[in-house]
Amino acid sequence: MNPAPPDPAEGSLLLDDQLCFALYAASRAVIARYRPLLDELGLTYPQYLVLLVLWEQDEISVRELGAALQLESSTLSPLLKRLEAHGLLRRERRSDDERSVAIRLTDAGAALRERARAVPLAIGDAMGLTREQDASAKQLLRLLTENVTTR
Amino acid sequence: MNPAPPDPAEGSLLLDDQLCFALYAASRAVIARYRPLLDELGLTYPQYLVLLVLWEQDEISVRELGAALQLESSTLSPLLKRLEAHGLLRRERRSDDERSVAIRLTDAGAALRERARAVPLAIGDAMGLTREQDASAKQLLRLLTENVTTR
DNA sequence: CGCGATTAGGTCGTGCGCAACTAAAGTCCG
DNA sequence: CGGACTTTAGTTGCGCACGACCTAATCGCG
Repeated sequence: MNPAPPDPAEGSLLLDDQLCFALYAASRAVIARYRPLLDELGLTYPQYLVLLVLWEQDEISVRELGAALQLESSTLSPLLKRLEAHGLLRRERRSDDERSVAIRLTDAGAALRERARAVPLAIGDAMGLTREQDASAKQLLRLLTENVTTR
Repeated sequence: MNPAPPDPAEGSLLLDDQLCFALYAASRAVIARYRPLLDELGLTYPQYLVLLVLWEQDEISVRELGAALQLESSTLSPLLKRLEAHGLLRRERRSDDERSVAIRLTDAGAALRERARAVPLAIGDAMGLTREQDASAKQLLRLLTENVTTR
């Protein structure tokens, strides 16, 4: 027979009982799966996430971008500089509030969207989850994130 | 009414449709939640994972550790050096196979286990998932990891 | 108006995480 | 036996992630 089912309230120190490890391993595995696809676009995974946001909404501040991706400016600033150096976006201080920096896609950055269309399809295929499993996972992960960040 | 439910096979480029982002954000949020707890033990999150393995099985090779945590030696080698510098473990070449390095806990490393007992309890509490949700999340994440790494 | 508090973005230091590469040790086979 | 191949750790370079800290701009309140 199997051992007793692990209780999340029980506080096991076994690696395989830890949801956190399943999460950490899955996240890295998925990102690894993205890597060859994103390599072709010359992007890293966090850079791809930034572009996802910019493809939805051009003209955004670093602060807003950080809020969308849950990343600090100390992470975003160098990342945005690299994307700017690659010619995908521009950064300029806003005239109405000089503290704020407006991020805007260049034509090259906007054009990359078309080449990126195939990426979510390929990933969705590799993930191999049913529509229900996908939705259920997303829901659980959001609940978890919400709980863990607010309490 | 709500828009049509997103289909994982449909290939949306909207950030909030991406399971990968929910995963990435959740993983970082959970690790952030661990941080203050692990700070008290003088550990980072990956170091804590390494100790979880060693508390289960003392005397393990770098290779086996990498297999358990899905990490490369290029990640583990410096990490293990830091843990050794902190006096938590020892590394020594195996006499029967000089390529291999045996990792063994010191007394201090083994003793840390008792102080770590409270960690999973606090995290489980912060995650705030029911036993069923916890199990379901773990199962989905393992399926996802499996699919994404093997195909 | 003036000045302390807040906000936005940035740099710096540290520790992952991984690809590419290296060196050394072990294995396999003619 | 000996050389090709494989395996194991390790180093290096680069790009995150984040905390601590900094500067400049703006806000708020007396």
